[in-house]
Amino acid sequence: MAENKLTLNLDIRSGLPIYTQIVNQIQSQLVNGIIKPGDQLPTVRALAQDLRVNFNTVARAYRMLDEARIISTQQGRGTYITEIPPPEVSKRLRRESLEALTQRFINEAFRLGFSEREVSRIVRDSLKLKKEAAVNDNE
Amino acid sequence: MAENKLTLNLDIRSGLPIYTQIVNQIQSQLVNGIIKPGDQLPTVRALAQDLRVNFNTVARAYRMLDEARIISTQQGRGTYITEIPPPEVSKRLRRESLEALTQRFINEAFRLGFSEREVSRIVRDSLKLKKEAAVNDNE
DNA sequence: TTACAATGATACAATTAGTACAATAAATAG
DNA sequence: CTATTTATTGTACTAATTGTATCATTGTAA
Repeated sequence: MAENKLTLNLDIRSGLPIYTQIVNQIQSQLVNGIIKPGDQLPTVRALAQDLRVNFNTVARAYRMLDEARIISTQQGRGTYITEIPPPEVSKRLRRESLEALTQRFINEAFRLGFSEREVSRIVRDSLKLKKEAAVNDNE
Repeated sequence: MAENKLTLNLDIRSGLPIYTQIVNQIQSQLVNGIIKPGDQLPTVRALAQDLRVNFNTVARAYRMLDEARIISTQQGRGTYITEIPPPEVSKRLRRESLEALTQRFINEAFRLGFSEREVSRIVRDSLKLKKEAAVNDNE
């Protein structure tokens, strides 16, 4: 399918900042299936031109959506809708999915010959890195 | 055996640059024995066409692998997996393959909305179960 | 007025693509 | 069999496209 151009409608009188309106409308279109996971969004410049707005305003909206993990922005490449995080899966399903994921991970690691100690250590280190990165994002 | 065509899967949403994904997957396939020392890799142009990517992107990945002494690229001839990986390379490969595996696991878990604490806990529990199972096997 | 939030301008960095080239191998003419 | 040409392969350099970072400007409310 050819890319349907993303259509957003800004409303001056709403009083909401432009970037908020962009965020809201993209979220809304995602929920309504108008745009789908994996879709590429317009570039910040393209959408900005379309909306006659500075591209930094679009970038700001994209950044917020990125922080909310709704989209993935990649410098030099573009921005894409990410998978929808499980909204209302039951706790049991949630837990089972994590267990299954972890089982696959551990089995694979063992298959590659890594020890329980090695796996344990790298998971701890990787999580720590992840946390530090997240902290830096909030500064 | 005839050369099995190298199969790589790019993931737009991973956020990783294409060249990084190529590097990671080739390393991973080497560690997993899917490709072996001495094997010839596809030409930069062939793989690029296969992945629908510019051949310079593949060339960049190959250059990184070459600098890591994992492959040997030879202008006018092609690129080959290094015959005898130096010990420090195989050690590093081993470690990096575990890191990559762990990164994918953690990213996936986070993407599904699990917290650092939840991931940490389930890995610990799962590893404990694994160890106990192993002990039982030896009885 | 002053403070703050929103938006705009500018410069930058990362990734990928385009073009021309050099090295090697393969094909071919003699 | 050797020399020459042609095709194939990786390399180098540059350009284009994308998001990012920083600061300036504007407008509004206290």
